[in-house]
Amino acid sequence: MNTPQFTKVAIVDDHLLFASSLERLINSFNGFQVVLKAENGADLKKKLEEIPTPPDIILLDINMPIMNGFETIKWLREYHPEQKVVTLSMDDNELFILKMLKEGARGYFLKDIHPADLEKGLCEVRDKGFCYSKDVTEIMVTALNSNQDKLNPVFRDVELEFIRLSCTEMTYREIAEELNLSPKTIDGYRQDLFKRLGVRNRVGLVMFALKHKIIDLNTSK
Amino acid sequence: MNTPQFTKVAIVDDHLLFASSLERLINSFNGFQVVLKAENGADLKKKLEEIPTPPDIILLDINMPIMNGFETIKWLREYHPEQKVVTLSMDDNELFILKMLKEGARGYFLKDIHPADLEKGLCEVRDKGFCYSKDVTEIMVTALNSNQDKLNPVFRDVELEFIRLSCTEMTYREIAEELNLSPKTIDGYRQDLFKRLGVRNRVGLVMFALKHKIIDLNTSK
DNA sequence: TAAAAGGAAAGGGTTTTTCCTGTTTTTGCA
DNA sequence: TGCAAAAACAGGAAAAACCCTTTCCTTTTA
Repeated sequence: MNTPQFTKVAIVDDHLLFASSLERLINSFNGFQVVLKAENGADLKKKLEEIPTPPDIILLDINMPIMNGFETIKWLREYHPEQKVVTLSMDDNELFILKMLKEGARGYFLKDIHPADLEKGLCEVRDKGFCYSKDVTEIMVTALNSNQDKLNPVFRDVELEFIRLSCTEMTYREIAEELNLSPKTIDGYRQDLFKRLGVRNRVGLVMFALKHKIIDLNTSK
Repeated sequence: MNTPQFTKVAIVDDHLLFASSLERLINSFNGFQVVLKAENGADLKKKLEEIPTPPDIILLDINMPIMNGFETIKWLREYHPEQKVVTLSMDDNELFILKMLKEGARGYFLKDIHPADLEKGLCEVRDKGFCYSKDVTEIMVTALNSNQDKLNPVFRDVELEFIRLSCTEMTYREIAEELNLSPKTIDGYRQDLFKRLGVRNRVGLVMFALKHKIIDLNTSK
């Protein structure tokens, strides 16, 4: 089954239809074979133990239940550092890309990639060990040239709480009460965050929080 | 190529990789063949004119650029009412499901459907003309039993535009200018929508829009 | 054809947000 | 322990958001 000339691929994606379809596509590529399919990181963990011949390349989705892409790649870097992880995501979100690259992803493919480009990309990963598209490379360079802050906005706990509450219908006065702080302190947080994040108003803050997954649409309220 | 015993399928989805993979999967099903692939509604429109033998079943994604699923199915009902449209979406959002069913969708499959179930579903659509899963049927029944309003927050185009712009950092004055309307008219929309949707302020409106997928985090700005 | 319904706009008000420039209090650490 | 940085808090003011009511006009419907 697993003749040595095949590059073994794992697909980690909770969308069964996509995963199954992709499996067929990849199996049709010259020299590639899907040897493992998992629905999330936890599932991958389990299946990696069971499989006799571990995969060479792991195609990893980010948005997954139970154990998402970020957690999964972190775990993989620790326990299976020899495996080349490639992100396969719907989002071309800059922060997502950087986060995965920082964790050691060997490539970041978007799900609307052309099948032929996927094949080329997989070959590159196999041969060179990585494959970064023009866009991804650009984002990396920009990230290196700019100060880290923008790409890595670190928030204090109280700031995160404030942001979270700003995404509700509460007024700032109510938020102040909730956090047992003076409304003026809250105003200070607001002002500071607006400046740091480059937003004009509360809607901008809310959209920032959502885009950077500081808060989650499904769990919030 | 198109032997008459084949049921001809079209795939409309902007995610090339998914569409291509799915094509292979469906072609492997007994009696089905993909005869058309389009990236969005506009693309489908164009390709339907070019194709000699029109498809029997159209698998339609909702989230697409240029001409989304809702617009596309509306156009199809008008100009190609004989074709069976089946929604293939990532979202199990109630409103989406109802909206598509109302437009005459013959089925609503989630993208994480099992390949075998997709095959069964396609057979049902071919033989019975429709295929509604247990979940979808339940949603339909609930919708019929409750008052329409909640399930049917129908928005006019201008309201949708207003909501979309409310999710940006623009002030209402700027939104009014953008829509060539008086700020007072915009204020009227705001007030009306707040009441209809039961929200207190703009953040509430933004969260509503996001939760009900009126706007999309990835495509917005 | 008159009444009803609904969209656009306005007047005039309160509350909240946003912004600027401070002071006081707390905290980390040399 | 002392001092500098930060966090907390404040006054004041303009802008924006929010709210209620009414008018005008067009379209739909009884």
